[in-house]
Amino acid sequence: MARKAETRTTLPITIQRGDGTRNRLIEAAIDIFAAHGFDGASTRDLAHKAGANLAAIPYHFGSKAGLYRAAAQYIADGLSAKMLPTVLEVESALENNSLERRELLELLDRLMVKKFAATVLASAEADSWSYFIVREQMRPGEGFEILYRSVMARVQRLCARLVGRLLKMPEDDPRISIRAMAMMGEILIFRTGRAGLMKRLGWSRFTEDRLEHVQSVLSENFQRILSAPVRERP
Amino acid sequence: MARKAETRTTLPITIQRGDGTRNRLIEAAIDIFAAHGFDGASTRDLAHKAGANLAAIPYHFGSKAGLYRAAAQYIADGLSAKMLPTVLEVESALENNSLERRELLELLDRLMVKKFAATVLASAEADSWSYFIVREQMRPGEGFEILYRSVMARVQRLCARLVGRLLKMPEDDPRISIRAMAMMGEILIFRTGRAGLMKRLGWSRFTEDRLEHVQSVLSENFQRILSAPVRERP
DNA sequence: GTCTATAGTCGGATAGAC
DNA sequence: GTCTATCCGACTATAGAC
Repeated sequence: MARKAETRTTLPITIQRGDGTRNRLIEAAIDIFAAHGFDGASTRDLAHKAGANLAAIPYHFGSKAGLYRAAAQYIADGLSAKMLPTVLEVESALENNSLERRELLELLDRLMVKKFAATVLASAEADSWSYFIVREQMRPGEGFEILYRSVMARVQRLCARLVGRLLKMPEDDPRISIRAMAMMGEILIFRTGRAGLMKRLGWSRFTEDRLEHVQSVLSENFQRILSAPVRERP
Repeated sequence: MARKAETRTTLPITIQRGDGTRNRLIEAAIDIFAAHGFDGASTRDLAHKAGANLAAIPYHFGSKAGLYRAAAQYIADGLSAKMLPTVLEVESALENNSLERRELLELLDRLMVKKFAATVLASAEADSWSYFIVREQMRPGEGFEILYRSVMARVQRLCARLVGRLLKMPEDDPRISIRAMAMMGEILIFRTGRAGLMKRLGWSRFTEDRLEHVQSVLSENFQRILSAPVRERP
């Protein structure tokens, strides 16, 4: 609802993360909604974690649901900002229709493993972001549209284009989308199923070198999956 | 809490699905908890959907949380019953240490694609079961322990053993577990990310032949991923 | 074992002073 | 814009009749 310029004088231009009640509320909301879900989060907890007053939620966002939407938009914008440079690079590289297999594989690796996997699995914010997104994927609500349109659809589509080129199949063949989906699954499972993996391997934290471990497996799997055009199974 | 024999006289031996307030409550609970999460489900809705009285929940299960635990146990038992025959088959087949690659691949396909994927993605009950399980994976609570111990750990471990044999790596190498995990991800994404896939492909239902479509892609991917022992990447 | 009625708590939203 | 105080509805659990 209301939206005004910051009144801080020490930082007149750059709007810092966490500045202003509105931003603090959104950031707190992402954490709490991610952890407890929409129904499990109380406005009192949300306000308290943000160091704000309870009444600030209806004031700034109209309602708790409005805050939820704002949080979804905030994540969508943040994810876009992280993914966009690579997405644009790969998109423009794909305009060249005579790329070699090796080059296509490199593009795929750059987009999905080096960028997407790293962003989703390990970036500082991603802990809460991912839970938020996974919840929306599972039970698509208002947030799903926001997130889907702004980033996910684009990454999904780009991944599918790469797969199609590599397997020499028309872009609209459903098998292409299914394959791209399966590859997304290989990445996202390390978020959604992390509890099971850590339990099995006796890990207590998902450290940087463990991410690299996972990334190298993903790279190899993708290379193998896309190693040759599809032949029909016997 | 209370647990007594059924009083119906028409079906004295077999306890039918849905018989008795207690069972109806559990079955309703799985649907509602899956759809709305623990906090989003109200005892009123739970009781109403089960055709039971509100007070039946504390009576039979002590509390709403008790009903939740019972639901987790019910799913664990049901999943076990579905998976166990195949799990035992594969486990006993693996006692033979000189299986050929082709035979190992067949076992993997039988366990993970024909059985696990089909169960998770398409069995009648699985719609609610999966959402329930995914929630627990994401935010491990009391239900996680129940589900993990009774089925998931066993399937995960068995899949890892197959992968280890195929890639000729020691069973306790973390790369084995990571690979097995990635494969699970390829399957589970068609549950957790189904909304995105259906949107992309313009599907409105996940039919039997679409499942087969997915299964054939999974089979092929797994075969490729495990096609040759791992060599270190440059 | 199942019901009604109700206790006791906590939720989101609002009113109105500042 | 931010605060306190408060309303009112919804929630879980219990008491007690049958």
